Amino acid sequence: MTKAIEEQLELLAENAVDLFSREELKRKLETTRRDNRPLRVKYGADPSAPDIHLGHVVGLNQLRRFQDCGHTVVFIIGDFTGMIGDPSGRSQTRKPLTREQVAANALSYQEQVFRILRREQTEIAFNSNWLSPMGFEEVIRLSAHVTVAQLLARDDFSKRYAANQPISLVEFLYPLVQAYDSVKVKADVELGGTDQLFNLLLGRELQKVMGQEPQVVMTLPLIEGLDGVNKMSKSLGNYIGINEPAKDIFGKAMSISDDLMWKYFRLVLGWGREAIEQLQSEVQSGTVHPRDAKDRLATALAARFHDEAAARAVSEEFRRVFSAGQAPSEMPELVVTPDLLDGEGRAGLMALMVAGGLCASNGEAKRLIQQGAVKIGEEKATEVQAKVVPVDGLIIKSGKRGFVRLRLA
RNA sequence: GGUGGGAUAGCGAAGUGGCCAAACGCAUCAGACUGUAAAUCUGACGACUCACGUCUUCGAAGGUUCGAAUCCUUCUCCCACCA
Repeated sequence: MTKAIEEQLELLAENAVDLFSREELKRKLETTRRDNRPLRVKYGADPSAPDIHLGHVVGLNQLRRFQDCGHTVVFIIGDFTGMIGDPSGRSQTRKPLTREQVAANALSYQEQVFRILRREQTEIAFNSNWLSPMGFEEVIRLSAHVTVAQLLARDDFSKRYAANQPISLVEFLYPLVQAYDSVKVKADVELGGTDQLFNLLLGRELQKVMGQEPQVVMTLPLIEGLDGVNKMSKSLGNYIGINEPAKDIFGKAMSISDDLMWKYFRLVLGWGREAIEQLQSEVQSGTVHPRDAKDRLATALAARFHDEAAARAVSEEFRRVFSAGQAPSEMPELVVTPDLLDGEGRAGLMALMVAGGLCASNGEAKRLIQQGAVKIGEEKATEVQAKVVPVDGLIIKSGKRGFVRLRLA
Protein backbone atom coordinates (compact mmCIF):
# COMPACT_ATOMS: atom_id res chain seq x y z
CA MET A 1 0.00 0.00 0.00
CA THR A 2 2.86 2.26 0.70
CA LYS A 3 4.94 1.34 -2.31
CA ALA A 4 6.21 4.28 -4.27
CA ILE A 5 4.34 5.00 -7.48
CA GLU A 6 7.33 4.30 -9.69
CA GLU A 7 7.97 1.05 -7.94
CA GLN A 8 4.35 -0.05 -8.35
CA LEU A 9 4.41 0.88 -11.99
CA GLU A 10 7.56 -1.12 -12.56
CA LEU A 11 6.15 -4.19 -10.88
CA LEU A 12 2.78 -3.97 -12.55
CA ALA A 13 4.09 -3.40 -16.04
CA GLU A 14 6.78 -6.04 -15.93
CA ASN A 15 4.89 -8.81 -17.68
CA ALA A 16 2.49 -6.73 -19.71
CA VAL A 17 2.47 -7.11 -23.46
CA ASP A 18 0.24 -4.15 -24.22
CA LEU A 19 -0.39 -1.29 -21.89
CA PHE A 20 -2.63 1.62 -22.83
CA SER A 21 -1.15 3.50 -21.49
CA ARG A 22 1.69 3.58 -19.06
CA GLU A 23 1.20 7.30 -18.49
CA GLU A 24 -2.47 6.86 -17.83
CA LEU A 25 -1.79 4.11 -15.36
CA LYS A 26 0.71 6.30 -13.63
CA ARG A 27 -1.75 9.13 -13.44
CA LYS A 28 -4.43 6.85 -12.05
CA LEU A 29 -2.04 5.53 -9.47
CA GLU A 30 -1.27 9.07 -8.43
CA THR A 31 -4.83 10.26 -8.17
CA THR A 32 -5.96 7.20 -6.25
CA ARG A 33 -3.04 7.67 -3.92
CA ARG A 34 -4.08 11.25 -3.39
CA ASP A 35 -7.75 10.41 -2.87
CA ASN A 36 -6.79 7.45 -0.77
CA ARG A 37 -8.86 4.96 -2.69
CA PRO A 38 -7.71 1.78 -4.40
CA LEU A 39 -7.85 1.18 -8.14
CA ARG A 40 -10.61 -1.06 -9.37
CA VAL A 41 -9.01 -3.74 -11.48
CA LYS A 42 -11.43 -5.72 -13.57
CA TYR A 43 -11.00 -9.27 -14.72
CA GLY A 44 -13.62 -11.36 -16.48
CA ALA A 45 -14.08 -15.08 -16.22
CA ASP A 46 -16.08 -17.49 -18.29
CA PRO A 47 -18.00 -19.83 -16.01
CA SER A 48 -18.54 -22.51 -18.63
CA ALA A 49 -15.19 -24.12 -17.90
CA PRO A 50 -14.84 -24.25 -14.14
CA ASP A 51 -11.33 -25.63 -14.06
CA ILE A 52 -8.77 -22.97 -13.48
CA HIS A 53 -5.51 -23.81 -15.16
CA LEU A 54 -2.08 -22.29 -15.42
CA GLY A 55 -3.20 -20.09 -18.29
CA HIS A 56 -5.57 -18.33 -15.91
CA VAL A 57 -2.92 -18.24 -13.25
CA VAL A 58 -0.94 -15.80 -15.37
CA GLY A 59 -3.76 -13.30 -15.08
CA LEU A 60 -4.49 -14.10 -11.47
CA ASN A 61 -0.87 -13.56 -10.53
CA GLN A 62 -1.02 -10.15 -12.07
CA LEU A 63 -4.21 -9.36 -10.19
CA ARG A 64 -2.50 -10.45 -7.04
CA ARG A 65 0.26 -7.98 -7.76
CA PHE A 66 -2.30 -5.24 -7.95
CA GLN A 67 -3.66 -6.39 -4.62
CA ASP A 68 -0.20 -6.41 -3.16
CA CYS A 69 -0.02 -2.77 -4.17
CA GLY A 70 -3.25 -2.18 -2.28
CA HIS A 71 -5.77 -2.24 -5.09
CA THR A 72 -9.12 -3.93 -5.43
CA VAL A 73 -9.88 -6.71 -7.86
CA VAL A 74 -13.30 -6.78 -9.44
CA PHE A 75 -13.76 -10.32 -10.54
CA ILE A 76 -16.60 -10.66 -12.98
CA ILE A 77 -18.22 -13.99 -13.50
CA GLY A 78 -19.83 -13.97 -16.91
CA ASP A 79 -22.84 -15.96 -15.89
CA PHE A 80 -25.15 -14.12 -18.23
CA THR A 81 -23.14 -14.88 -21.32
CA GLY A 82 -22.59 -18.39 -20.04
CA MET A 83 -26.28 -19.06 -20.01
CA ILE A 84 -26.70 -17.85 -23.56
CA GLY A 85 -23.87 -19.86 -24.98
CA ASP A 86 -22.50 -19.61 -28.43
CA PRO A 87 -24.86 -20.73 -31.16
CA SER A 88 -22.23 -20.86 -33.87
CA GLY A 89 -21.55 -24.42 -32.77
CA ARG A 90 -17.91 -23.90 -33.44
CA SER A 91 -16.94 -24.56 -29.93
CA GLN A 92 -18.40 -27.30 -27.81
CA THR A 93 -17.29 -25.61 -24.65
CA ARG A 94 -19.76 -22.86 -25.28
CA LYS A 95 -22.92 -24.83 -24.76
CA PRO A 96 -25.52 -22.86 -22.88
CA LEU A 97 -25.53 -23.66 -19.22
CA THR A 98 -28.43 -23.85 -16.85
CA ARG A 99 -28.71 -21.52 -13.93
CA GLU A 100 -27.77 -24.36 -11.60
CA GLN A 101 -24.68 -25.27 -13.56
CA VAL A 102 -23.58 -21.68 -13.66
CA ALA A 103 -24.06 -21.35 -9.93
CA ALA A 104 -22.11 -24.51 -9.25
CA ASN A 105 -19.31 -23.52 -11.59
CA ALA A 106 -19.14 -20.05 -10.13
CA LEU A 107 -18.75 -21.50 -6.68
CA SER A 108 -15.93 -23.79 -7.67
CA TYR A 109 -14.40 -20.90 -9.55
CA GLN A 110 -14.28 -18.72 -6.49
CA GLU A 111 -12.84 -21.43 -4.36
CA GLN A 112 -9.99 -21.84 -6.84
CA VAL A 113 -9.49 -18.15 -7.45
CA PHE A 114 -8.99 -17.47 -3.79
CA ARG A 115 -6.06 -19.78 -3.72
CA ILE A 116 -4.29 -16.94 -5.48
CA LEU A 117 -6.25 -13.79 -4.77
CA ARG A 118 -6.91 -12.15 -1.43
CA ARG A 119 -10.53 -12.49 -0.56
CA GLU A 120 -10.75 -9.25 1.37
CA GLN A 121 -9.49 -7.27 -1.60
CA THR A 122 -11.76 -8.90 -4.13
CA GLU A 123 -15.24 -8.04 -5.28
CA ILE A 124 -17.09 -10.79 -7.04
CA ALA A 125 -19.72 -9.65 -9.50
CA PHE A 126 -22.12 -11.60 -11.67
CA ASN A 127 -22.89 -9.81 -14.87
CA SER A 128 -26.39 -11.22 -15.05
CA ASN A 129 -27.17 -8.78 -12.24
CA TRP A 130 -27.20 -5.88 -14.64
CA LEU A 131 -27.59 -7.66 -17.97
CA SER A 132 -30.68 -9.75 -17.26
CA PRO A 133 -32.94 -6.83 -16.41
CA MET A 134 -31.95 -4.85 -19.48
CA GLY A 135 -34.70 -4.20 -21.95
CA PHE A 136 -34.28 -4.57 -25.64
CA GLU A 137 -34.37 -0.85 -26.02
CA GLU A 138 -31.33 -0.46 -23.83
CA VAL A 139 -29.53 -3.16 -25.76
CA ILE A 140 -30.14 -1.38 -29.00
CA ARG A 141 -29.07 1.95 -27.59
CA LEU A 142 -25.90 0.29 -26.45
CA SER A 143 -25.19 -1.25 -29.82
CA ALA A 144 -25.54 2.14 -31.42
CA HIS A 145 -22.16 2.97 -29.97
CA VAL A 146 -20.31 0.43 -32.06
CA THR A 147 -20.00 0.02 -35.78
CA VAL A 148 -19.73 -3.19 -37.73
CA ALA A 149 -16.48 -1.98 -39.22
CA GLN A 150 -15.07 -1.61 -35.73
CA LEU A 151 -16.03 -5.15 -34.88
CA LEU A 152 -14.73 -6.49 -38.13
CA ALA A 153 -11.41 -4.97 -37.26
CA ARG A 154 -10.98 -7.67 -34.69
CA ASP A 155 -8.51 -10.13 -35.99
CA ASP A 156 -10.42 -13.38 -35.69
CA PHE A 157 -13.58 -11.79 -37.06
CA SER A 158 -11.86 -10.44 -40.12
CA LYS A 159 -10.15 -13.74 -40.75
CA ARG A 160 -13.31 -15.71 -40.45
CA TYR A 161 -15.22 -13.28 -42.55
CA ALA A 162 -12.59 -13.45 -45.26
CA ALA A 163 -12.67 -17.23 -45.13
CA ASN A 164 -16.45 -17.27 -45.51
CA GLN A 165 -16.85 -18.77 -42.09
CA PRO A 166 -19.89 -18.02 -40.01
CA ILE A 167 -19.91 -15.31 -37.41
CA SER A 168 -23.05 -15.17 -35.39
CA LEU A 169 -24.54 -11.92 -34.26
CA VAL A 170 -24.20 -13.08 -30.70
CA GLU A 171 -20.47 -13.22 -31.11
CA PHE A 172 -20.60 -9.68 -32.34
CA LEU A 173 -22.49 -8.71 -29.25
CA TYR A 174 -20.18 -10.37 -26.77
CA PRO A 175 -17.43 -7.78 -26.92
CA LEU A 176 -20.04 -5.14 -26.36
CA VAL A 177 -21.37 -6.96 -23.35
CA GLN A 178 -17.90 -7.23 -21.91
CA ALA A 179 -17.30 -3.56 -22.55
CA TYR A 180 -20.52 -2.69 -20.84
CA ASP A 181 -19.41 -4.65 -17.80
CA SER A 182 -16.52 -2.22 -17.51
CA VAL A 183 -18.93 0.66 -17.45
CA LYS A 184 -21.09 -0.99 -14.83
CA VAL A 185 -18.28 -1.75 -12.43
CA LYS A 186 -16.47 1.52 -13.15
CA ALA A 187 -13.23 -0.23 -13.89
CA ASP A 188 -9.99 1.71 -13.67
CA VAL A 189 -7.97 -1.04 -15.21
CA GLU A 190 -8.86 -4.20 -17.09
CA LEU A 191 -6.61 -7.17 -17.55
CA GLY A 192 -6.77 -9.98 -20.05
CA GLY A 193 -4.77 -12.19 -22.33
CA THR A 194 -3.41 -10.75 -25.55
CA ASP A 195 -6.35 -12.33 -27.35
CA GLN A 196 -8.62 -10.04 -25.36
CA LEU A 197 -7.05 -6.83 -26.55
CA PHE A 198 -9.90 -5.86 -28.80
CA ASN A 199 -12.56 -6.45 -26.18
CA LEU A 200 -10.61 -4.57 -23.56
CA LEU A 201 -10.16 -1.60 -25.84
CA LEU A 202 -13.84 -1.56 -26.62
CA GLY A 203 -14.46 -1.22 -22.90
CA ARG A 204 -12.33 1.88 -22.99
CA GLU A 205 -14.32 3.30 -25.87
CA LEU A 206 -17.64 2.63 -24.29
CA GLN A 207 -16.62 4.16 -21.00
CA LYS A 208 -15.60 7.31 -22.82
CA VAL A 209 -18.87 7.45 -24.69
CA MET A 210 -20.78 7.00 -21.48
CA GLY A 211 -18.95 9.73 -19.70
CA GLN A 212 -16.50 7.76 -17.62
CA GLU A 213 -12.80 8.01 -17.42
CA PRO A 214 -11.57 5.23 -19.70
CA GLN A 215 -9.98 2.17 -18.17
CA VAL A 216 -6.34 1.35 -18.58
CA VAL A 217 -5.93 -1.74 -20.67
CA MET A 218 -3.26 -4.28 -19.94
CA THR A 219 -2.69 -7.54 -21.74
CA LEU A 220 -0.60 -10.44 -20.61
CA PRO A 221 1.11 -13.14 -22.61
CA LEU A 222 -0.78 -16.34 -23.31
CA ILE A 223 1.10 -19.41 -22.33
CA GLU A 224 1.29 -22.37 -24.62
CA GLY A 225 -0.08 -25.60 -23.27
CA LEU A 226 1.43 -29.04 -23.05
CA ASP A 227 1.63 -29.39 -26.80
CA GLY A 228 3.89 -26.38 -26.87
CA VAL A 229 1.99 -24.83 -29.76
CA ASN A 230 -1.54 -23.85 -28.86
CA LYS A 231 -2.50 -21.64 -26.02
CA MET A 232 -3.41 -23.48 -22.90
CA SER A 233 -7.11 -24.16 -22.91
CA LYS A 234 -9.54 -26.60 -21.52
CA SER A 235 -11.11 -27.45 -24.81
CA LEU A 236 -7.78 -28.46 -26.30
CA GLY A 237 -7.02 -30.57 -23.27
CA ASN A 238 -3.47 -29.25 -23.10
CA TYR A 239 -3.75 -27.72 -19.68
CA ILE A 240 -2.51 -28.14 -16.14
CA GLY A 241 -5.35 -27.51 -13.73
CA ILE A 242 -4.62 -26.07 -10.33
CA ASN A 243 -6.98 -28.55 -8.70
CA GLU A 244 -5.26 -31.54 -10.18
CA PRO A 245 -3.40 -34.00 -7.97
CA ALA A 246 0.21 -33.07 -7.27
CA LYS A 247 1.33 -36.06 -9.28
CA ASP A 248 -0.41 -34.83 -12.42
CA ILE A 249 0.72 -31.26 -12.04
CA PHE A 250 4.25 -32.51 -11.71
CA GLY A 251 4.08 -35.03 -14.52
CA LYS A 252 2.48 -32.65 -16.95
CA ALA A 253 4.96 -29.93 -16.14
CA MET A 254 7.81 -32.33 -16.82
CA SER A 255 6.47 -33.05 -20.28
CA ILE A 256 6.65 -29.51 -21.59
CA SER A 257 9.53 -28.55 -23.82
CA ASP A 258 12.67 -26.95 -22.41
CA ASP A 259 12.08 -23.79 -24.40
CA LEU A 260 8.70 -23.33 -22.88
CA MET A 261 9.67 -23.83 -19.27
CA TRP A 262 11.16 -20.37 -18.87
CA LYS A 263 7.88 -18.80 -19.72
CA TYR A 264 6.26 -20.84 -16.97
CA PHE A 265 8.92 -19.77 -14.50
CA ARG A 266 8.24 -16.16 -15.29
CA LEU A 267 4.49 -16.05 -15.69
CA VAL A 268 3.20 -18.83 -13.51
CA LEU A 269 5.75 -18.91 -10.74
CA GLY A 270 6.38 -15.20 -10.98
CA TRP A 271 10.14 -15.49 -10.92
CA GLY A 272 12.07 -12.32 -11.54
CA ARG A 273 14.28 -11.81 -14.53
CA GLU A 274 17.57 -12.18 -12.66
CA ALA A 275 16.65 -15.49 -11.11
CA ILE A 276 15.59 -16.87 -14.47
CA GLU A 277 18.67 -15.66 -16.27
CA GLN A 278 20.82 -17.16 -13.57
CA LEU A 279 19.24 -20.58 -13.95
CA GLN A 280 19.34 -20.31 -17.71
CA SER A 281 23.02 -19.68 -17.73
CA GLU A 282 23.58 -22.59 -15.37
CA VAL A 283 21.71 -24.85 -17.73
CA GLN A 284 23.60 -23.49 -20.69
CA SER A 285 26.96 -24.04 -19.08
CA GLY A 286 26.01 -27.56 -18.08
CA THR A 287 26.14 -26.90 -14.35
CA VAL A 288 22.47 -27.76 -14.08
CA HIS A 289 20.87 -30.49 -16.17
CA PRO A 290 17.80 -29.23 -18.00
CA ARG A 291 15.84 -32.04 -16.50
CA ASP A 292 16.68 -30.79 -13.03
CA ALA A 293 15.77 -27.24 -13.90
CA LYS A 294 12.41 -28.51 -15.03
CA ASP A 295 12.15 -30.56 -11.89
CA ARG A 296 12.45 -27.34 -9.95
CA LEU A 297 9.63 -25.84 -11.97
CA ALA A 298 7.43 -28.89 -11.56
CA THR A 299 8.16 -29.18 -7.87
CA ALA A 300 7.45 -25.52 -7.28
CA LEU A 301 4.15 -25.81 -9.13
CA ALA A 302 3.12 -28.85 -7.15
CA ALA A 303 4.13 -27.10 -3.95
CA ARG A 304 2.20 -24.00 -4.85
CA PHE A 305 -1.06 -25.79 -5.38
CA HIS A 306 -0.51 -28.44 -2.75
CA ASP A 307 2.38 -28.26 -0.30
CA GLU A 308 6.10 -28.73 -0.05
CA ALA A 309 5.99 -32.23 1.32
CA ALA A 310 3.61 -33.46 -1.35
CA ALA A 311 5.71 -31.83 -4.03
CA ARG A 312 8.88 -33.46 -2.83
CA ALA A 313 7.13 -36.80 -2.65
CA VAL A 314 5.86 -36.65 -6.22
CA SER A 315 9.25 -35.55 -7.45
CA GLU A 316 10.88 -38.56 -5.85
CA GLU A 317 8.16 -40.87 -7.03
CA PHE A 318 8.57 -39.52 -10.52
CA ARG A 319 12.27 -40.13 -10.44
CA ARG A 320 11.73 -43.67 -9.26
CA VAL A 321 9.09 -44.56 -11.81
CA PHE A 322 10.37 -42.80 -14.89
CA SER A 323 14.08 -42.30 -14.40
CA ALA A 324 14.74 -45.55 -12.62
CA GLY A 325 11.95 -47.45 -14.34
CA GLN A 326 10.51 -48.90 -11.17
CA ALA A 327 6.90 -49.49 -10.36
CA PRO A 328 5.00 -46.67 -8.70
CA SER A 329 4.13 -47.10 -5.07
CA GLU A 330 0.44 -46.84 -5.71
CA MET A 331 -1.51 -48.13 -8.66
CA PRO A 332 -4.97 -49.37 -9.54
CA GLU A 333 -5.76 -52.91 -8.62
CA LEU A 334 -7.68 -55.55 -10.47
CA VAL A 335 -9.38 -58.25 -8.50
CA VAL A 336 -9.13 -61.40 -10.57
CA THR A 337 -12.56 -62.91 -10.61
CA PRO A 338 -13.25 -66.50 -11.63
CA ASP A 339 -14.87 -65.49 -14.91
CA LEU A 340 -11.49 -64.28 -16.15
CA LEU A 341 -9.93 -67.69 -15.61
CA ASP A 342 -9.96 -70.72 -17.84
CA GLY A 343 -10.22 -74.32 -16.65
CA GLU A 344 -6.58 -74.42 -15.63
CA GLY A 345 -6.61 -71.28 -13.54
CA ARG A 346 -5.02 -69.08 -16.16
CA ALA A 347 -6.26 -65.79 -17.51
CA GLY A 348 -5.86 -64.33 -20.97
CA LEU A 349 -3.53 -61.36 -21.01
CA MET A 350 -5.79 -59.31 -23.24
CA ALA A 351 -8.76 -59.95 -20.99
CA LEU A 352 -6.76 -58.83 -17.97
CA MET A 353 -5.71 -55.65 -19.71
CA VAL A 354 -9.24 -54.76 -20.66
CA ALA A 355 -10.61 -55.65 -17.24
CA GLY A 356 -7.82 -53.69 -15.58
CA GLY A 357 -8.62 -50.59 -17.56
CA LEU A 358 -5.32 -50.49 -19.45
CA CYS A 359 -7.13 -50.39 -22.75
CA ALA A 360 -10.62 -50.18 -24.14
CA SER A 361 -10.83 -53.24 -26.32
CA ASN A 362 -9.13 -56.51 -27.12
CA GLY A 363 -7.95 -55.06 -30.39
CA GLU A 364 -6.19 -52.29 -28.57
CA ALA A 365 -4.66 -54.76 -26.14
CA LYS A 366 -3.43 -56.81 -29.05
CA ARG A 367 -1.83 -53.79 -30.65
CA LEU A 368 -0.07 -52.81 -27.46
CA ILE A 369 1.28 -56.32 -27.03
CA GLN A 370 2.45 -56.49 -30.62
CA GLN A 371 4.18 -53.16 -30.24
CA GLY A 372 6.08 -54.39 -27.25
CA ALA A 373 4.43 -52.08 -24.77
CA VAL A 374 3.27 -54.67 -22.29
CA LYS A 375 5.14 -56.26 -19.41
CA ILE A 376 3.99 -58.98 -17.06
CA GLY A 377 6.00 -58.50 -13.93
CA GLU A 378 9.51 -58.01 -15.28
CA GLU A 379 8.90 -59.88 -18.47
CA LYS A 380 7.95 -58.35 -21.77
CA ALA A 381 4.88 -59.92 -23.27
CA THR A 382 5.39 -61.04 -26.84
CA GLU A 383 2.47 -63.37 -27.43
CA VAL A 384 -0.89 -61.87 -28.15
CA GLN A 385 -2.46 -65.04 -26.90
CA ALA A 386 -0.39 -65.16 -23.75
CA LYS A 387 -1.99 -66.68 -20.70
CA VAL A 388 -1.12 -65.47 -17.28
CA VAL A 389 -1.22 -67.45 -14.11
CA PRO A 390 -2.42 -64.76 -11.75
CA VAL A 391 -0.28 -64.29 -8.71
CA ASP A 392 -1.33 -61.92 -5.97
CA GLY A 393 0.55 -58.66 -6.43
CA LEU A 394 1.64 -59.36 -10.00
CA ILE A 395 1.99 -56.14 -11.97
CA ILE A 396 0.96 -55.68 -15.56
CA LYS A 397 2.48 -52.67 -17.23
CA SER A 398 1.32 -51.08 -20.43
CA GLY A 399 3.27 -48.26 -21.98
CA LYS A 400 5.05 -45.81 -19.77
CA ARG A 401 2.18 -44.89 -17.53
CA GLY A 402 -0.21 -47.82 -17.42
CA PHE A 403 0.05 -50.05 -14.39
CA VAL A 404 -2.33 -52.47 -12.77
CA ARG A 405 -1.73 -54.81 -9.87
CA LEU A 406 -3.52 -58.12 -9.70
CA ARG A 407 -5.35 -59.21 -6.57
CA LEU A 408 -6.70 -62.68 -6.13
CA ALA A 409 -10.30 -62.85 -5.14
C1' G B 1 -37.40 -14.16 -50.80
C1' G B 2 -33.73 -15.98 -54.70
C1' U B 3 -29.18 -18.72 -56.18
C1' G B 4 -25.42 -21.93 -55.16
C1' G B 5 -22.71 -25.20 -51.84
C1' G B 6 -22.44 -28.71 -47.90
C1' A B 7 -23.23 -32.93 -43.89
C1' U B 8 -17.68 -38.87 -44.42
C1' A B 9 -14.21 -41.94 -38.37
C1' G B 10 -11.72 -37.36 -32.36
C1' C B 11 -10.95 -32.97 -35.89
C1' G B 12 -9.88 -31.33 -41.00
C1' A B 13 -10.46 -33.41 -45.69
C1' A B 14 -10.41 -37.07 -50.28
C1' G B 15 -13.56 -40.45 -52.35
C1' U B 16 -19.38 -39.93 -57.30
C1' G B 17 -21.67 -48.11 -58.31
C1' G B 18 -17.66 -53.40 -56.87
C1' C B 19 -10.29 -52.66 -56.23
C1' C B 20 -13.93 -48.88 -49.48
C1' A B 21 -13.34 -50.39 -42.82
C1' A B 22 -12.94 -45.82 -46.59
C1' A B 23 -6.64 -41.93 -49.28
C1' C B 24 -4.11 -37.93 -46.90
C1' G B 25 -3.11 -34.36 -42.86
C1' C B 26 -3.67 -33.18 -37.64
C1' A B 27 -4.57 -35.15 -32.96
C1' U B 28 -4.00 -39.73 -30.17
C1' C B 29 -1.46 -44.36 -28.63
C1' A B 30 2.92 -47.44 -28.75
C1' G B 31 8.21 -48.43 -30.02
C1' A B 32 13.38 -46.40 -30.90
C1' C B 33 16.41 -42.24 -29.17
C1' U B 34 16.21 -39.44 -24.36
C1' G B 35 15.64 -36.28 -19.46
C1' U B 36 8.39 -39.34 -19.16
C1' A B 37 11.90 -33.81 -22.41
C1' A B 38 11.03 -31.28 -27.08
C1' A B 39 12.33 -32.43 -32.13
C1' U B 40 13.03 -36.71 -35.23
C1' C B 41 12.32 -41.74 -37.04
C1' U B 42 9.11 -46.32 -37.08
C1' G B 43 4.45 -48.56 -36.40
C1' A B 44 -0.67 -48.66 -35.00
C1' C B 45 -5.18 -46.11 -35.08
C1' G B 46 -14.16 -49.22 -35.80
C1' A B 47 -15.62 -53.90 -33.02
C1' C B 48 -15.20 -59.23 -32.50
C1' U B 49 -11.73 -63.28 -33.77
C1' C B 50 -5.05 -66.77 -32.92
C1' A B 51 -6.30 -66.54 -37.81
C1' C B 52 -9.22 -67.42 -42.66
C1' G B 53 -12.90 -64.14 -41.68
C1' U B 54 -17.47 -61.93 -39.65
C1' C B 55 -20.28 -57.71 -38.02
C1' U B 56 -21.53 -52.29 -37.49
C1' U B 57 -20.13 -47.38 -39.82
C1' C B 58 -19.93 -42.05 -44.65
C1' G B 59 -26.65 -36.54 -41.56
C1' A B 60 -31.94 -39.66 -41.09
C1' A B 61 -35.57 -42.90 -43.20
C1' G B 62 -37.07 -45.46 -47.36
C1' G B 63 -35.96 -47.31 -52.44
C1' U B 64 -33.16 -49.08 -57.14
C1' U B 65 -29.24 -52.91 -57.77
C1' C B 66 -26.23 -59.34 -57.68
C1' G B 67 -23.59 -55.17 -55.16
C1' A B 68 -24.50 -48.28 -52.52
C1' A B 69 -20.42 -43.45 -48.89
C1' U B 70 -21.34 -43.19 -54.26
C1' C B 71 -27.80 -43.58 -57.98
C1' C B 72 -33.30 -42.18 -56.78
C1' U B 73 -37.23 -40.22 -53.22
C1' U B 74 -38.56 -37.80 -48.86
C1' C B 75 -36.85 -35.55 -44.44
C1' U B 76 -33.46 -32.95 -40.90
C1' C B 77 -29.60 -29.67 -40.14
C1' C B 78 -25.70 -26.20 -41.77
C1' C B 79 -23.13 -22.43 -44.78
C1' A B 80 -22.01 -18.63 -48.45
C1' C B 81 -23.61 -15.20 -51.95
C1' C B 82 -27.53 -11.94 -54.05
C1' A B 83 -31.72 -9.15 -52.43
